[in-house]
Amino acid sequence: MSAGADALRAEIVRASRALGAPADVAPLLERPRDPAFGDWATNVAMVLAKPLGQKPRDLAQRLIDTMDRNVAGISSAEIAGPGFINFRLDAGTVARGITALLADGEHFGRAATGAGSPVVVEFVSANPTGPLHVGHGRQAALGDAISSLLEWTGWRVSREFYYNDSGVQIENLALSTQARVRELGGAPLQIPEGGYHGAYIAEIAGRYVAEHPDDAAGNDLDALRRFAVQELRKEQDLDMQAFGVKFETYYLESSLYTDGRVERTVEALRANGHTYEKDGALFLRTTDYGDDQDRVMRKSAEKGGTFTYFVPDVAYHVTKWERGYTRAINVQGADHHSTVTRVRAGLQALGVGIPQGYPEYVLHQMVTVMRGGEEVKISKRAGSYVTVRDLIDEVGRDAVRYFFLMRKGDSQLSFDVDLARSQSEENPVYYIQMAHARLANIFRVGGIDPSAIDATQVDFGQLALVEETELMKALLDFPAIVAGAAEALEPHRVATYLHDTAGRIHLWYHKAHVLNEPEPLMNARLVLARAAQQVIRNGLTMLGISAPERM
RNA sequence: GCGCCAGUAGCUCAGUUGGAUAGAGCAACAGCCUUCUAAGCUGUGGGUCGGGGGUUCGAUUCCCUCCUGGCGCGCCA
Repeated sequence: MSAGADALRAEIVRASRALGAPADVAPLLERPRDPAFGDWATNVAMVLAKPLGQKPRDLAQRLIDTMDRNVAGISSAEIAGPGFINFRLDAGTVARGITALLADGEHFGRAATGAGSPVVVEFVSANPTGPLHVGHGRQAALGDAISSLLEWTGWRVSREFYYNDSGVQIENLALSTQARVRELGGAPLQIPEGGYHGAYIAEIAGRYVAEHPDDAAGNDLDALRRFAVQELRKEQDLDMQAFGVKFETYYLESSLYTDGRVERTVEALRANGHTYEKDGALFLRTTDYGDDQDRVMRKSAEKGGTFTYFVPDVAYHVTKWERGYTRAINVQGADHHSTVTRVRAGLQALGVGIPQGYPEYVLHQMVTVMRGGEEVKISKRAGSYVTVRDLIDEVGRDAVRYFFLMRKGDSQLSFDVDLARSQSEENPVYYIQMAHARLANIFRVGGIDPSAIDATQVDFGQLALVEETELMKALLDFPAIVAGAAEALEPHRVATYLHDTAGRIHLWYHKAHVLNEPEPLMNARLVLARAAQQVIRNGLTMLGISAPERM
């Protein structure tokens, strides 16, 4: 699909095999850095030189002689350097590609690779103990974009938010709220060890008292817990709404206890003989599955006798499998990477047919926040952090999303709040949106209905500028970029591509006038403008960023 | 000490799974608005791809080793 590469590759394979190459030959086709080398290049002659016992350049020549140029859709093939073969695409191949692009419209870039298979993407999954901070923001942007990429490539995606709404931290939340309620009643503030100090707790306490006049003393810890969790979930939902992220499903950790899944999981692991008791605690032999030490599942009586967090986590992942998700992807901060081995080990030990690499993990490195030239120490307990909402209010949803997506997840990210705000007008996302708006403006000024543009009636030979041929080829790369990004679960590839393509659009826009040109030229350029606009819009939409018609 | 991630231009980062002369943005400097948006465009300068070995036609990319930074290594979550 991408600029005729598939047909070309198939023809290279055919020619290679005709010359004696093994059946599994998979020639690498790539875009040369320097466009002067042509549109596509392959190293297949160098790869096959040794197995076939021939000199690379001789082999390259024989390959070229064997290939059918019409079938491959190329106008020329040249040997270069140690044995590269550089191909130049037939102009008709590009024209057909752009015509197909317009016909596909908002579907251009989609693929059926996933064949409608179900996949659950879990992300954010915050404890309901405070507002969502920048780290969650990165995770939300990543998780949503990955989900979107999978949808574009044919998967049936469910975005899922797992609430860790039980355990010690929730108890601390209840106690912290209680302390604030009692403070309102005139008692001295005594936030417990491990409690939460943020001002939002005081606000929740205020609302609690207003809605529970009968418990102004804050004696009903159970009611306090439920109220605080409910309030914080509401807040987190609003944060995600402001960010434009929608989850299909929410899963409560507490439900795993109430419906007995945690108990059943432990019993199953026991029955399978993967556990043992030591010092009064129940251990899982995770070392059988690559862990460096066995892990406690149930604490000893002195420590409370409760389950450690990873037990419900295993039970939770069993439900993903049982709910029919043959593929599961978890987007998490790298500080949780030790859970990967543990959860997978638990699932393997259950022996219920869950594959070894289940679930897949996308770990992103930490976000540090710079403000006033200094790093803001993020601590929910101390109440100092920068929330997702702060960022959105300061620099806008689109810019925040792009900022989080423009770089690889596995490099650390320093979010300078002051810089993001002061540079909001120079943020790369505006550069991309501007390209889209400029193209839209051409249609607006010309009084042209872009959806009525017909590529089948234009003379593509009119598009002779280097900027035009390069732009067309870049546009046709889009499906391959999407496919690669989806397979690698790396949305930043789309972000990088969009920025690069926006640059080509600005360049072309500056060089080539569209309206009021002779009709054949104007019509051809309108097609190109429409095609470029479509690709930018599809890419931005995929990343959850708006594509404005004017700015 | 062990494990995971990273180290590329002054700064923030890409680099198509091993290719040809390593690229963008910002910052710096010099230019371009009577024509569809100057949130744009053109040009200039800027590099020991952390160091050292190895693998091969060819390494920023793969392997080994060392250095630096982040994260993790709990009967916390």
